[in-house]
Amino acid sequence: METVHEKNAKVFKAFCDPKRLAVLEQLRSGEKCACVLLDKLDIGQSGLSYHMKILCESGIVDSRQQGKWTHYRLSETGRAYALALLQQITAPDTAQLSCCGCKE
Amino acid sequence: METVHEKNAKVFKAFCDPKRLAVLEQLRSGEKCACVLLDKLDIGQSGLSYHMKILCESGIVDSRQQGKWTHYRLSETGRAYALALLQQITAPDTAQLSCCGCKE
DNA sequence: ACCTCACATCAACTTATTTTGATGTGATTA
DNA sequence: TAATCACATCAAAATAAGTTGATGTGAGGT
Repeated sequence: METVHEKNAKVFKAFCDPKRLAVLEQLRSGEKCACVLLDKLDIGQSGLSYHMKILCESGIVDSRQQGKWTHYRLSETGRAYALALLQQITAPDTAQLSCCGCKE
Repeated sequence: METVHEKNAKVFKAFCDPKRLAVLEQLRSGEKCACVLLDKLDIGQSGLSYHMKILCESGIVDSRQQGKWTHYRLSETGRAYALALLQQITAPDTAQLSCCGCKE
């Protein structure tokens, strides 16, 4: 069983690694194929594959096969989901405001 | 030297761990002292201290000493910063849209 | 001054993540 | 169909993150 916290933590794992942030930066300017991402990244081919899998599974990146090439792009849906989630988990919930509970 | 990607990755590390998300959930309803956080968390005292340090250093949580107790609360500034950062790193940058670059 | 409480820090350990090189697979080309 | 290209997968190794228990520290209380 996976708790909701474990599930949510996975969404943010996508943004927790500098290599993955470098990939996202490249994708901001449009769809890229793996070979293009690769030669700007100081990383091996299997390393890129590893990180792209994490980005795709987190939903923030979509992929598309075209013959031998795989093209990656930012997912607008994934973006919206991550932003909404971050807003939610950091939002003060004034409806249930309680005092500290400390024995002082 | 720390790259901007390494710096940004640290911000999201705060949200990458289920225990830390559980802490944030508690803080949504208002300021809490460590002892209160502790007994809802299936974690040891030193473990909580470890996670609170990460949350504070990432800027998403502020702490306040009051006598022997330390009180923690969500930081509105930290929240705004993390949200703005997430928006920025996932925003399509149409100004510099380029074609894929693949040799197809 | 001494004791206790709340929390921080440390070191040893466990577990998870990342990197690397080798090998596998499916699409395309010769 | 054999060779090659683009990428995925695997296993081993390196590194990082998290847990645990012991010890340190500083604020209060006695």
